[in-house]
Amino acid sequence: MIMTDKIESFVMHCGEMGSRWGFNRTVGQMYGLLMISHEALSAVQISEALNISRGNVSMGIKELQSWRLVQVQHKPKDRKEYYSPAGSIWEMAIRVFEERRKREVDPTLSLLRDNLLNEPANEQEQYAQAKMHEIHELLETITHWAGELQSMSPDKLNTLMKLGAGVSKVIDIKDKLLNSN
Amino acid sequence: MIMTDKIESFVMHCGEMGSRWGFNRTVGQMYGLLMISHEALSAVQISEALNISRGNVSMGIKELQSWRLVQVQHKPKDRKEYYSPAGSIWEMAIRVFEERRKREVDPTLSLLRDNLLNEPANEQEQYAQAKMHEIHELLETITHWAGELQSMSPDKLNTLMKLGAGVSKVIDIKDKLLNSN
DNA sequence: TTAAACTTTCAGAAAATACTGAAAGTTCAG
DNA sequence: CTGAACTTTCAGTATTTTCTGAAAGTTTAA
Repeated sequence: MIMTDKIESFVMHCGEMGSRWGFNRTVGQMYGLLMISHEALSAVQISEALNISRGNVSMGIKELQSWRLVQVQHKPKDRKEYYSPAGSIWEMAIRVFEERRKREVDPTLSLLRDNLLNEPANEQEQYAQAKMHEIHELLETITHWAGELQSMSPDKLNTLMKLGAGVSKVIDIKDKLLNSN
Repeated sequence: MIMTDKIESFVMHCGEMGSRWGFNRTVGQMYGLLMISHEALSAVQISEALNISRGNVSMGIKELQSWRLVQVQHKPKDRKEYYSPAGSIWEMAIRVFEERRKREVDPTLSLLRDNLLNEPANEQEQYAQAKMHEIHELLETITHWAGELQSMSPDKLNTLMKLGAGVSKVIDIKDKLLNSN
């Protein structure tokens, strides 16, 4: 695994962005490397390409697996595990999105739900709960919507995204049709 | 600023989630506190409520300002600055979304654009560039779409989100209307 | 001006996070 | 079984990030 400059720049960039994307530097690098590698890579190949310890690769793979972003393969006559990205670029994006929702939104929704069960005890809590209610509602709407989008076929989703703000007009038309009946 | 249990649990939760949302623990706590406070709070009030140093509050406010999430107010006969959340819950969500895009996606788009300018030098780079191209296309589409959604009125957006997977049908109808002409 | 009442900055300390490498665990061919 | 070829784990260390508090900067009332 010798990396050309262009490939290295991409991999290192993924490393720098890693923590912003929800994992750490080396996990980011590992993911970047796997994405642009034609062949599946063994743990040792990864550790050599990125100059990190074998143990670190093992932990990184585990992390990427928890995000459902890597696949394990085996080659005949070879006991090593070979790793490659799981699914198309599109699927990977959806997975990152979904996993982040699980980690970033779901816990908050659950806390808010619990908190909203109790009656506010005073004016201060009254206001706080009203706000929490607003936040809860927003997160629920977005979560629900995200779920529905994910359930659409990539094809339909693409049409929708390409349509962009045009949806707005389409919805207007629908409203008119409905109202005229 | 004495916090009741419920309020404290919310604020502490925001702290724990802070780093997942793109800032750090105390910034998360500060933001949580501001969101559910009826009154704008001074830096000292914040530092006392959260048990953090005055200097830390100053840095945290700066950070929140870079996200366009807080507003500064002044009270008559008082030289202190008072802080409160900027805009509605809805607007805040949009801002977080937008700022994260700037920090998490834009730099990658720009790196990919640069990288794609050069011709691949060998088979390995050929494959890598093809993948980078796919990633670039996806990120562009999503970025563009996000921009269009943001430009819609909250009202329209809400309709769209509530419509959920139903959009799919509406688009089908549009297609039929167009094709029948 | 001056000085009181603020806010910001930043060097050093503390805390959190990530990494290494050796040891322990697992798997399987012979 | 056994041991070679792997993978995983984790205690200790290195690195990064965050926090403190004192000093410097800013603003304004008098």
